Amino acid sequence: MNAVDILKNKRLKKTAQRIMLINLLQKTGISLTESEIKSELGDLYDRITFYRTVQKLLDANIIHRITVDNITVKYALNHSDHGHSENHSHFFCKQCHSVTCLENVAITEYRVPKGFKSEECEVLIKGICDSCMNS
Amino acid sequence: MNAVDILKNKRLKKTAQRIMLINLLQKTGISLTESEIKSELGDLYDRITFYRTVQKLLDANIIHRITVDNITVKYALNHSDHGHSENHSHFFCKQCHSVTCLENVAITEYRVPKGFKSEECEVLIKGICDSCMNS
DNA sequence: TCATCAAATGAAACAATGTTGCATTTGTTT
DNA sequence: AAACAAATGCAACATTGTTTCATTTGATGA
Repeated sequence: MNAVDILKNKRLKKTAQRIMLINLLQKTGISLTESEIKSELGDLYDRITFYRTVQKLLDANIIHRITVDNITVKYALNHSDHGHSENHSHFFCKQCHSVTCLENVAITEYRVPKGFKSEECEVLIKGICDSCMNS
Repeated sequence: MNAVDILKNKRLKKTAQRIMLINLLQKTGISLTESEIKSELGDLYDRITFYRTVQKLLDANIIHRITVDNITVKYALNHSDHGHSENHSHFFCKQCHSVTCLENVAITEYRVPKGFKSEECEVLIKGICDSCMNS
């Protein structure tokens, strides 16, 4: 689904920045940091609008945010409307610091201590990614 | 083990801030944010020293850091020298925003895509904690 | 116990990240 | 095309984290 349709589905205004951001995340396929997005968007980038755009798209469940060790904050498109947000699984490469969404890694159902209620689960696997392994 | 012994073990100087921070994390038992630590430490708190203290204790594997959604950064004591750092499991309460270390929840060994090398795994379970459930 | 030295501290100054209020512009709807 | 709500972008601010450097403190050995 293209950016305009995604926004239309969620009844969000189709503004230049939103469309650009969604297109960019679709095109690259991986998760990006603010500065990576900034350099891609060029003139269209405005820091304040960026934060508000991100907030809107997070609220609308169009993208999600991944934070690794408080070092890197990355944004990535959600792949399906439901499902993606409930159970994430990400791979963080310690070498190139890339973050890959692992769509095919099923998340275990964890048993939490008595009295707790589990609703979602995020898994972050750290290691070396395939392109760093082959070089 | 008390704060002084922990520092002695790691051959770190036993300075006031380090001892206070470790004692505080031991006393409260849960993970704390910088501002929570600040208000507990009072006059002893200095922002610059705090960051350096935290960095030292992270490097020495005495504490670890938990980040949730880029909203909250929390610090908590490691329970054992080894083991704790390799496989984390944390519970984030959506209501009171507390983070609890789940010591008894074993982390599944996840199978990563071909070409990737998995080294560590962090699990963050979100939901409602026991004290919020009972109120 | 005191002298010594490296490590830790704290002040200043900066850099990066994120937020709020407000006037202006834009997208949508009729 | 008009009207209105939503989004934008500017200024100004708040928070978070870092670097440099002179001073202080803790550990070590004489």
